[in-house]
Amino acid sequence: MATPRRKESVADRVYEALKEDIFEFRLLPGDRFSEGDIGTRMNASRTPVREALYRLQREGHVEVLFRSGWQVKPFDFQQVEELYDLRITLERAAVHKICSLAEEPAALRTLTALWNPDHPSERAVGSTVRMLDENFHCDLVAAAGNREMSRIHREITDRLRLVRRLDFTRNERIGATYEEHAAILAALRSGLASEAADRLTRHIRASQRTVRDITMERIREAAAAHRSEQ
Amino acid sequence: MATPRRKESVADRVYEALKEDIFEFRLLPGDRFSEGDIGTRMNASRTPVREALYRLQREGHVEVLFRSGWQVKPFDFQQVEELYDLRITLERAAVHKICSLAEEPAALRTLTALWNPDHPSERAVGSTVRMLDENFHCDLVAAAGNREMSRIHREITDRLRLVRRLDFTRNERIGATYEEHAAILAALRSGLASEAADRLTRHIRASQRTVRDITMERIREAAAAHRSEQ
DNA sequence: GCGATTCCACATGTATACAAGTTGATCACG
DNA sequence: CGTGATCAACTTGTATACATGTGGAATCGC
Repeated sequence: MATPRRKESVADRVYEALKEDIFEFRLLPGDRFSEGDIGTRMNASRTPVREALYRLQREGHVEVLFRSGWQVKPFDFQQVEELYDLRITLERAAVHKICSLAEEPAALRTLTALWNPDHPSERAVGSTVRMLDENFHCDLVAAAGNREMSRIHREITDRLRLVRRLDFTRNERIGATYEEHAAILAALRSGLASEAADRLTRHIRASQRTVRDITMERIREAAAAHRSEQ
Repeated sequence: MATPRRKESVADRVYEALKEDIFEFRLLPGDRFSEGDIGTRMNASRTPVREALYRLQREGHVEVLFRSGWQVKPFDFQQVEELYDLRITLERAAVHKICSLAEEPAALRTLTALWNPDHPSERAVGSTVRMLDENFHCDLVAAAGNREMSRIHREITDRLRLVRRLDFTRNERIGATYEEHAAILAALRSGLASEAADRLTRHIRASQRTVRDITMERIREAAAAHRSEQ
């Protein structure tokens, strides 16, 4: 068979389910819960639940309070900024690496086709463009050929997913994403490493700014709501 | 009290012990073992042993074979090369970041004093210089102020420790390390980001080459020994 | 009424019991 | 002797029982 992988374990199932709960905001930052709760909810014993939680902990999504339950990691503003910076560092390095390769990676052709639709009507919308954007950046790094770099970048992508989705709630950012991706690819395929890297940096910074603005707005709203409650 | 941390758990103890076993070559790459063995050896039940093993797995030191035991991750030549590349990427970025800071991080002064001993006789030897070298690079990245970058870099340092120690078995590399570190710091404190980055790159590449040569040699020796056994 | 204290339900950390799959030795047979 | 089937010992994966510490509600003292 083409899929020789064995049946997924309970721990895997719980891990995926919890991760989705966090990404879909069914579990909010700061929410607290216990291993027993999760086990009951997902029909599993504590052992695989614990394994899943420890994985999520190492990935930075949850944290354990000694003998006092778990909680979804509260939003850390500075950490997000740092992750964005790190992402830029890695993607810039990937771009330079790609330009120094003997021959152009096949992935670049595929990406170019995807981000240069014949008609604007073929552009994806809303939630799918978020996924496509993620893949664009991951594929770019993967094309550089360093699996470890790709792994770390993927980890960062996971941790930024919660906030990056905010970027695509602004319609003007969707159009901009198409144009910016196309321009980056064009520069890249022309061997203009520095230009591609700079365009990429500006692209990510724009997304970062948008996300930051929206987050600030949300925090102000939350604070106002909090005041009016009292 | 100054140390509010609770007593270390069994899982932590096992984790540290296993990590040391691997770094001290008491467990060799490719060695296989079971959770039960470790538990007996370390007077612990399988539960904390498993937790420790999963941590080591995520860090890339061991891997699990489905219902068939664990093994110390076999040496992957390409992976080491990729980790070195990634390390260079991160440290170069750190150097540029440091030079763009408003004021010089205090750590640079400390490092400069350490790597410019008044007399060559004050130079550290053998095993301690390995640790000092590790700290030099980690401190450099930390000085850039991005905690996430620092975390990832530390992870890479852990995974390269096994091979990096080979670097300092060659005496000429110890002297070179002192000179290269001093030169990097001098450029850095003069604000010459590009020169510091290039010197740093050459420094790491030199170490990488040495390690590669020694490893190749060892592999040849092992292969010869293997042939003569048969 | 109110603050300090006690105590118990519940949290995680650890040990152990059981389920399910892998592997390699053994034994039957050509 | 070689080869394939069988099976038992051993492995991890999962469930559960027990140990130990936390935190908040109930209670006691005033």
